[in-house]
Amino acid sequence: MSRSRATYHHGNLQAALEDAALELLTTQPAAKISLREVARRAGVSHNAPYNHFGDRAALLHALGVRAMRELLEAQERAVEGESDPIARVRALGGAYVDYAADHPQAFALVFDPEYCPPGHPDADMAPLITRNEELLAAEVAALVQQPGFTGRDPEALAAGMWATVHGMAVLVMLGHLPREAAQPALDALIA
Amino acid sequence: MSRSRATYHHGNLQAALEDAALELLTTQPAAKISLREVARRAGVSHNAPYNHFGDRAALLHALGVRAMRELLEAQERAVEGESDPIARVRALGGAYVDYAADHPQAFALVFDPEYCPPGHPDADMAPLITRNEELLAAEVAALVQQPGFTGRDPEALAAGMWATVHGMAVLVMLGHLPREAAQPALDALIA
DNA sequence: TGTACATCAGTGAACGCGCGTTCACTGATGTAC
DNA sequence: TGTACATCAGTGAACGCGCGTTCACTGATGTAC
Repeated sequence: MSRSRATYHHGNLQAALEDAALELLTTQPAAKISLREVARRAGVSHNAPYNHFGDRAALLHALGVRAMRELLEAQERAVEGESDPIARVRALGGAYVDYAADHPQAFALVFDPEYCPPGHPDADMAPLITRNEELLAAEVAALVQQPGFTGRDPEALAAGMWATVHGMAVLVMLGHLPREAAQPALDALIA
Repeated sequence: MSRSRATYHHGNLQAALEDAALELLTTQPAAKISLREVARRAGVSHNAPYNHFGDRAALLHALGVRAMRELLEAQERAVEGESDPIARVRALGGAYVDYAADHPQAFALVFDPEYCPPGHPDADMAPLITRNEELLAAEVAALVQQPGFTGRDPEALAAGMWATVHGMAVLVMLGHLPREAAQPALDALIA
């Protein structure tokens, strides 16, 4: 299938547009991404995207869902490799921070209320959020059985862990914290 | 001094512009604030701001510096009221989270690399950052003398504390974490 | 104390820009018979 | 197997928009003499 400008029925323009936008997202924040530039990157006229996305916000929301899925799956993969509860929690946090460090703008998009409003997740986003909450809750439930962690409120601890890891992710992403400093900082905290 | 549109020599237009922008910042993120709207709010023509700020970015940067100063001073005030090292650290974190909850867009501006680039703080911003780092370092230095905290690496612990508190601030600001959940979460973490 | 004049701090008009979106269109595809 | 036709997925032209910024200007202020 040709990618020439005159080609009708691109075949997979929806995915191609998301790919192009994701590539732009490595350079610029979501707010600066224009539909026209995305279309240009995909080699398509500036209003072809309207056949696949209602408007600019819909494209960026779809991108946010995709990023959230990647973030979640990275955490799931990281946890799989470990059996010790403390090691699993460390791996979970490490994957979260790594994702933010490797895909800063994609990570930011997931938490951008303009495109991924919290409190009103749609049918695509909601199950991902639930899965992530359950993943964290399960790991913390195992953690509080460990010596040194017994008796802590699992819910409060889960919130604390999330905040810590999220804070590290944001600070690393913005360049305020060296990436290598994240793991020692987490260890010092839950020593 | 009249505030009518025809008034020359406003008297304190620089401060008035910052005030107007700060008010807009309660409603919208920094990226959406336009120089023209700020000027309108200040009751002045759309290019009067150029007499006081080089361009739009300079105004927003000045706003960021102002917000950083408020954030720092809120922490300093909070710590003053406590003597127990653990209570001081809790107060420090509480003030940080409260500032973000009360002034979400101003808080976000302080960490917006578009207007307040990290790594290259200017002469106004740099001393505030230094003061904040010293404040945190001093409190952590006292904390690691306390039973249960001895032997921890102060630098790593300071980074961990900052990340935790920053994460809470961001999550509360975005509505992902109820404000009341922040303090219990911090307590569960450093129990 | 007046006066000439430089400077400061405003003004409105105008510019070009890229954007999101709408419109009427057309070529390609798939399906019913 | 052909054919008629609905639908799908593109096209280029055009729109209005608010914006940042520049320009030439003018009234108010402060200062040297």
